[in-house]
Amino acid sequence: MREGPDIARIASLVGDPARANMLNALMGGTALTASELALEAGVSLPTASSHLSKLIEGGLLTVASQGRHRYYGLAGPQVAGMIEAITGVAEAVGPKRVRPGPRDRAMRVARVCYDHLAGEQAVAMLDRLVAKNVLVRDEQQIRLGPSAASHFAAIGIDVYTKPRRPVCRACLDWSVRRSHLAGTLGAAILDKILAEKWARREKDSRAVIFSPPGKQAFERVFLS
Amino acid sequence: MREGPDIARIASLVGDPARANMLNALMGGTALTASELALEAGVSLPTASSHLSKLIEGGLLTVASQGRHRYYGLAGPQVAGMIEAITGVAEAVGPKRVRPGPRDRAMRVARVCYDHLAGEQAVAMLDRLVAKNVLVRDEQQIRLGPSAASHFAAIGIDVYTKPRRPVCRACLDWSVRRSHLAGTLGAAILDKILAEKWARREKDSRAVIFSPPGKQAFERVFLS
DNA sequence: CGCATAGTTCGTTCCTCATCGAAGCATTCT
DNA sequence: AGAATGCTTCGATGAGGAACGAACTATGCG
Repeated sequence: MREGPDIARIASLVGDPARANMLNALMGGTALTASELALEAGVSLPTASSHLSKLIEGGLLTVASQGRHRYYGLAGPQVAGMIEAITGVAEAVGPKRVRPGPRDRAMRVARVCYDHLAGEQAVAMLDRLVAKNVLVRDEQQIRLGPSAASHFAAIGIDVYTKPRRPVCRACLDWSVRRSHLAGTLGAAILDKILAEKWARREKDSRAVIFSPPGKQAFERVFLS
Repeated sequence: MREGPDIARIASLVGDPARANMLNALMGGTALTASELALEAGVSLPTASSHLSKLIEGGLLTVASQGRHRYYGLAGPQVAGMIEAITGVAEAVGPKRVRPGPRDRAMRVARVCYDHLAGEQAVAMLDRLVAKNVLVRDEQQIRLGPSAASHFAAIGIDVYTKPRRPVCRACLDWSVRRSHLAGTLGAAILDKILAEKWARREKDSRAVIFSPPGKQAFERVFLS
């Protein structure tokens, strides 16, 4: 009978299958309408609406009205990180995974995590950036290294533009159980990958699929 | 309607208040018995047992039988990380902390934790005993120091009487987030506090309320 | 305006699951 | 052996909450 932050309240919000599906769908980073989320969750519109108000009320989602549409999105990277953490446990503990299909495989390699890149590629990238001393990490903290500004400027990313959110954050990867790069820098890198058309997003999925030349370019820039 | 790891299943396990309390109690890293967890969660033993089997079944907990005791512990650091992540969101999202009432305040200062003392007083006591080298701790382990036997004999506590249970154990304090002393020694000290009438137990509560002279005596013996 | 689309609110139904008492095992103490 | 402790299982009860249809509000379109 203890005090403290009400973790049961938060967890029970995620603990309903319909709501979990909605949150999962929103991990793609794009805000979705109530109808789209109802479809994703496999429930009727009234039911979805009820769930959505609970998620808003609980602080996990934000909503933006645009005309007669209401766009729902994750409340922030911290929420995304929590979902990733839960996904990791579910994966590890998970019921005897059937053999991973091609989509699972793609997800494992590279996927969107809210607004940045996750998966093996992302983990490898962070490792490399740290090894090159572009980024410096101690424990869960990640900071810009001395050569960070010039390094990223060379590929068209300004690390100082957005002061509000932390530039670097570590985000635990459920498929690899190691950290990848989040924060505004992580988001900027994902933007670049998509803008340069190195990769495309799989429809209705979080998977990010690199084209062969795109993968080469990515490796040249971030893994060399 | 997407596939993937069953995050709702995991989250709903954490989403019950009783189970959340248990998990929280186990975040200290020390395994606890079913009875202790029932007390922590504020439910009856059968209810706790039911919850515990669900947590085991769900892969969040492991259990180790030791004689007629069954020690429950978190299944691993990944699970602990998930709880931390959820706690972080709950903390960020739920700032509606009511101001602590008088009973909460008393609970914070001193309360019963199963069979030993918890709260600020208990944490201070353990700190002091370690500082005086009466007890020796490394990490979560606590052992008797060289002067322990004579020190406790002087106040009428024989540290060698009950061999079955561990003499010293660390127990994480939710109000202070630091360890206090459990085990037979912790129990013996609580017994002494109550026997000497330094303090009384609040009815239907875990709070332990020291009388002014009782508090002085306690401080003289354990905090000097 | 009227009609269509997007979403919320209401009321009802239904089912899961948390809860506890009582009884049943298992282990240890005497 | 018998008693005591620690814990689990069983069965009954009850409350919460997820679900949807129908009705209601709001925005956009012709």
